Amino acid sequence: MSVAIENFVKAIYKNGMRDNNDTKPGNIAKELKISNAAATDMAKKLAAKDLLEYEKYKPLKLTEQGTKVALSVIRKHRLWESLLFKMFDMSLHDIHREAELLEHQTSDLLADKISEYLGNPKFDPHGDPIPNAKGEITTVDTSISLSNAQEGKTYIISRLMSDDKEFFDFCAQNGLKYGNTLVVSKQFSKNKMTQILINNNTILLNQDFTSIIYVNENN
Amino acid sequence: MSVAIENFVKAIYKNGMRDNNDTKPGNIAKELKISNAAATDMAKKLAAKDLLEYEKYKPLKLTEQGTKVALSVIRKHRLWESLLFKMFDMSLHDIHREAELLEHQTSDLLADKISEYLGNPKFDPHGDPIPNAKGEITTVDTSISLSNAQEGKTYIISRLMSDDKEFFDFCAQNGLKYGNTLVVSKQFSKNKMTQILINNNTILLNQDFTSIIYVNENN
DNA sequence: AAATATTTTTAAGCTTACTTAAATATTTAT
DNA sequence: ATAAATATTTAAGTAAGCTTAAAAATATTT
Repeated sequence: MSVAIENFVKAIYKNGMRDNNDTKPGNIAKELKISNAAATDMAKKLAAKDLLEYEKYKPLKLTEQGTKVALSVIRKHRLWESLLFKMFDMSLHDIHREAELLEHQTSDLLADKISEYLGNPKFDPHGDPIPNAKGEITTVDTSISLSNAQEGKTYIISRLMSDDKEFFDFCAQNGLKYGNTLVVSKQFSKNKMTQILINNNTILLNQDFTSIIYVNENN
Repeated sequence: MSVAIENFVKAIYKNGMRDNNDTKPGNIAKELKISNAAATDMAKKLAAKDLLEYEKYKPLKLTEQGTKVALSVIRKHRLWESLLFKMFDMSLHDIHREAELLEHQTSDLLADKISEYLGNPKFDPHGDPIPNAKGEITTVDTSISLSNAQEGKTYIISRLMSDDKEFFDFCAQNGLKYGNTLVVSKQFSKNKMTQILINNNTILLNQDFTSIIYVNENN
């Protein structure tokens, strides 16, 4: 299982989570910054290895085995993020970048040791769920994106679904952090913007950000 | 700087430490489990990159730059070993294997964070010195191999220079661990064997082992 | 010092993971 | 429904990092 293969199935898994149609070779190519041709090539190769189903011009579909590989890599990524976040004073973006490399060089044994050390956490520092050793995600995700949150309600940040440095810088500057509380003061639905109150500051967010910030109602 | 290149210069560095003549392509090939032809090929490529000096049929010599690369990888390897050893209950051999992979996927920043977290240790769990961020090994090594130790004297184990599982299993079973104390009860110099007393057990070691176990006099 | 054995090098070839360019199919817009 | 735009696929080619086989140089043994 090469790094290229692991990243390929991971990209399919992540894109597919968002939208089952976002797994066409072109989407994966864009995600991995390779050419469309390379993505088609790889898709055929992985179909031969039974990691995915490939039909010309159709979205790629991971097999059970392919999903297992993807979840294993995602597990390792999120465990590394959790460990580095806990141990070192590093930005979420830097941590993400390190985890992106370490995830491919981590035995199942080491992953389990890290998980155990951390108390088998269910979420990483972005709020993303960590699959268990069997590749199961047991947690039910009840969170919604900020773009779908209701005016006037108070929420707790549950996920920051990004790996973009600018986004994380913005989050760090404004207290947008996993577990923090905010109030949705106004939804500008026509303009697809959301005004929130956090740390006594009022911030206006556009859809680029409200679609990747997930929250839970504060019960 | 690919994984193959990093491992290549590392192998030259390590073999060269032992004996300046052990850096011929064949020695490196054996160390890395690749063919002699591949080693010669790589040597030429790295000479073009100014990482080493290559003369046909001569031992390979790292340039200053090549040495820096080797020491950077070795630093990361030993920092990972130190961290994993401290945090997790894993065998030295397993830890070595993980570090062997992680060392190539670790930014200088992360290496520094690990070092700082550990209190900038000068030695790893095998007793091997950890180069600092500049690639300097500042510690003077006064240790000698068990094969050269004097009968009757008491020593402290300072290095276990191996990555062989059987060796580490043997060490673990017999209390041969970095920092532990032993007495050299007899040197069978003709047969190149050494009898030691450790944990109230008498053990006879042959040269395979006494040449890679390093000790310091117990002053 | 010559004969033999061992190493090193060269040469040709393979696989993986890409690339670009052109052909083909699908999607979108009119 | 058709034309135009976009995406996918095919084809040909490249670089890295290996392999095996044969040729050339060096080391070892007698």
